[in-house]
Amino acid sequence: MHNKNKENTNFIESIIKKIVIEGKSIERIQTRFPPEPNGYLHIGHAKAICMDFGIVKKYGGICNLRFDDTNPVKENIEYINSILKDIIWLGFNWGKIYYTSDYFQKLWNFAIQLIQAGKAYVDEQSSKEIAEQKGTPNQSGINSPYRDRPIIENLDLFNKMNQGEITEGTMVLRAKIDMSSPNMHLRDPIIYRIIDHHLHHRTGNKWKVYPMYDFAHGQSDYFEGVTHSICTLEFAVHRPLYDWFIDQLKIFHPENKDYRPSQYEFNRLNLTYTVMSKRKLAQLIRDNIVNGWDDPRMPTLAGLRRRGYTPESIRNFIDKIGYTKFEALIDISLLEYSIREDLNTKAKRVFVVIDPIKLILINYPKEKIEMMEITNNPGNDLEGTHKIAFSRELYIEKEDFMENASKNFYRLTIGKEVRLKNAYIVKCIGVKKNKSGILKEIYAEYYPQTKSGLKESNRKIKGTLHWVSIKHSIPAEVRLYDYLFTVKNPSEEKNFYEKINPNSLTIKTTARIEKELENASPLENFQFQRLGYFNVDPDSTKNKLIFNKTVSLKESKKNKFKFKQIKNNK
RNA sequence: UGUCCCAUGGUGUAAUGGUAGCACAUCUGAUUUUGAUUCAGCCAGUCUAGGUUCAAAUCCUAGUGGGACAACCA
Repeated sequence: MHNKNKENTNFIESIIKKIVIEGKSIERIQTRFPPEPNGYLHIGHAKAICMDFGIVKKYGGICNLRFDDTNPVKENIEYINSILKDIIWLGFNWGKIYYTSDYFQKLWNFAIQLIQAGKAYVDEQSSKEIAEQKGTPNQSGINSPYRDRPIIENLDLFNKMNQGEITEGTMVLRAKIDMSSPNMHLRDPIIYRIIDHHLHHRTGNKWKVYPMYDFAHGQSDYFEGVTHSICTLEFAVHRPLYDWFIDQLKIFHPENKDYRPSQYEFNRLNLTYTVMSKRKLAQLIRDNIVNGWDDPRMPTLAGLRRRGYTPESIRNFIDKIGYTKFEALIDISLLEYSIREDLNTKAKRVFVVIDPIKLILINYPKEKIEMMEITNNPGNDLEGTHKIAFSRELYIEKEDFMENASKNFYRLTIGKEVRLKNAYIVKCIGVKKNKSGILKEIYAEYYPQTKSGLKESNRKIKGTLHWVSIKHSIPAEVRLYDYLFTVKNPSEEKNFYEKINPNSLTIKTTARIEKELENASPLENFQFQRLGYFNVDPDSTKNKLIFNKTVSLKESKKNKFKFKQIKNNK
């Protein structure tokens, strides 16, 4: 409490710590990360990954990866590959890779045992009838007319279900538990359903029946020897069922007397201005709101990677938000802080003008070229410098000039001096406009003795601008991103589609970049000075360079003033 | 007409009966050849009411508020 370096310990870690430190009953820790391969991993999964893998990294043990592939209708190999890639990218290693489908035979056998023990039965009612009999949370259910079907008949029907003799949707296997339980999940849950005419990505057409989540998850944990089955809060209500199946399993496996997996639940990640459910994300893709799972606006790991987020920044972010049982909504600014914090130390500083306007230095020799030196990272001299060409005709940002500026405007305006970063101090002496009054060129004088490095350059100048030489700069496309939604919590909207931000993507084809960027490699991070952090899009080619804006530089309130002014100008 | 879970500054998260701390955000100042960074600082909190105790954010009871559960999804 008084130690500044003390790290925060979440409640799940406390449980583990107790085991490790006190040497309690189990000395072995085994966790698992169990994604369903029905979509790409998002930053909410990163939270689970950091928990599952992180806990064994820290306290010793094994974390395996298990693909929870019990529903061939939604799952495929593309998703499996993306999941493998994203976990590695995040910086974690699994012990073994398992598939729930590896246990289909074992689960089948277990189901048979349950039937034989009179604890499971085949129900041939419609899903609607079954739902009606289930009652409501406030009202207890009633027994199915098939509940007391003879064991022999159950065995026979269950076999037929798996042999393609029964039409999909007409029969299910249910566990016989308690139709009046206050916990809905204990009201004779369906444990097997028929899925026909869908090839499973691993078992093909071998099975016609597939176990439901509740009948697969805990059992898989048990088969693998998982000790701590950590998941999100919405599964807390499943825990009694999880334990019930483990109890049954232990009856048939008396040899594992001292072993029992336990489920622990933490709060899932909610982020402002986005949605986190795979279903909703898939919907955005389907309706072309975004361009796929790796669209830089998506909260997926693939999207964040393409946007320019680093694995370190995501891990640090997860570290900051913690794990509790409180349904929290995390402000996206914390994520943005995390990537700025990381990139500030890593990203090379370069000059890029996104919205160019010509700046002509009328007293600078026409053919003269000077190579100016730019510090790659002002926070770290070891990263050195690079050179950029300077000449008479330059581009600066349109935003950096204003004809009628208030005194809060530090940048260029007629009659005022400004510093061209790493070059000269210049004074604006006039502009040229076309017939419609649109600004075409800005004219300035430079002071030769104010070149960076010279004594005279130490003069205090309030404004400093970035620039590129027209002749020496290269055109590029820059993609600017905004939040996907216009409200903080789109998930709580009746129709979250109404809150989609129509301006979440702005493509700028006018950008001019310094030559240093010509050979940048895909995903490489940069700071475009005064603009923000950007990275190279994977689609970028030598002939068409494309950059993504990761995040702006921090905007103080003073800085925000400039945006107001610009809006008013339009 | 239920069962379970949760409640600490604006946001998130620590404090495991003994000094309510940290981060982000906001704001103020200093530094600055990025209106960035860095540095210094300000603002601001235990849902309510009882109870137990020398001592309660922490334990108990009730209330209030929020969430989860009624897929042949996971």
